[in-house]
Amino acid sequence: MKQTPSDTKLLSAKFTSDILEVLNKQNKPQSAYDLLESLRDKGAKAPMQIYRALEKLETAGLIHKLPKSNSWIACDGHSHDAPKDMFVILSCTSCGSAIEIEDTTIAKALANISDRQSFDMPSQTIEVDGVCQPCKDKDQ
Amino acid sequence: MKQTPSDTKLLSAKFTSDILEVLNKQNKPQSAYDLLESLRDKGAKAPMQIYRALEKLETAGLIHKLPKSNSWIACDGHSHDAPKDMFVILSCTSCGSAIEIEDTTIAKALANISDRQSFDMPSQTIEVDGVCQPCKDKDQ
DNA sequence: TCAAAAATGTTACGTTATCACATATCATAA
DNA sequence: TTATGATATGTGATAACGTAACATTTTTGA
Repeated sequence: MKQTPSDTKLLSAKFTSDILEVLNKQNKPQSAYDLLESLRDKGAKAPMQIYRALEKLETAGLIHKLPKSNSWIACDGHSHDAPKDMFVILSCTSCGSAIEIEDTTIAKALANISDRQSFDMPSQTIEVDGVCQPCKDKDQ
Repeated sequence: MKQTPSDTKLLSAKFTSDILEVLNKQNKPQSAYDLLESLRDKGAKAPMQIYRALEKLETAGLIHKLPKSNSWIACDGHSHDAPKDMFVILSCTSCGSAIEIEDTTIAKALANISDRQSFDMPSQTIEVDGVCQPCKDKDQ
């Protein structure tokens, strides 16, 4: 995902690049309040400051919100056009890690339902819970 | 979905049958706090009372929680074995209605991902936002 | 019958999210 | 230079969702 002039402008907006940095450093999704704590020493004081920055990053397609766990991950930059796809996130209930996966079958299945039910379905993030391989290995 | 002896016991538990009645009467998902308000005149006073009853109903497969909108619907009683399937809920962002649909392709696509990613995926509810046919007609 | 277990009542608090309004910053026009 | 408007940011209050912890009541089963 290459950096465009508008990304440059975005990243000069307050706290946006700090948030990206934290999300990239952590391998776990961060809640808005997690981020608020992380950014205290950069001057963040209120939730609203974080939510505004998150909204900008989301609109730019640089992060995704996990709708079920109310937290955020950096978009790993693979092959989607920012706001046009269905994203599937596998969220491990054991270690808290989350990965964004590429999968067209889900998108197709959803499109199919959309047609059959005459239900307009915009691009969105689907969060699915489960247990990741490393955690399964650990628990044995 | 026929009533078993354990359902009978369940439904004698505090507030469970009241909640089912409200959910069946409303065509919209109800939040725990919506239900609390509806059940004030039956003696409900605190969120905990509602959440306990909801948990029992969910375990029994009589209701589903919509994970994104933090609300609940009565299970319409179609052909699934209570806690074994993936449920897909289409949630209309315009009128607030929600429908539970039968669809095996989503379950298959998810099972496929589960295999490829070695990610154990328990049965769960997938909530998808969109706009329903009646609302589309209305907005024209 | 009586002790243990389960269910229920109740208070308090934690977490997530947004509203509403104040203030600051910056570009452009008068 | 000053005024004006647009946009970004700061900040307090509060709404909405959820649960921990403990008290009390009811049910269960030896």
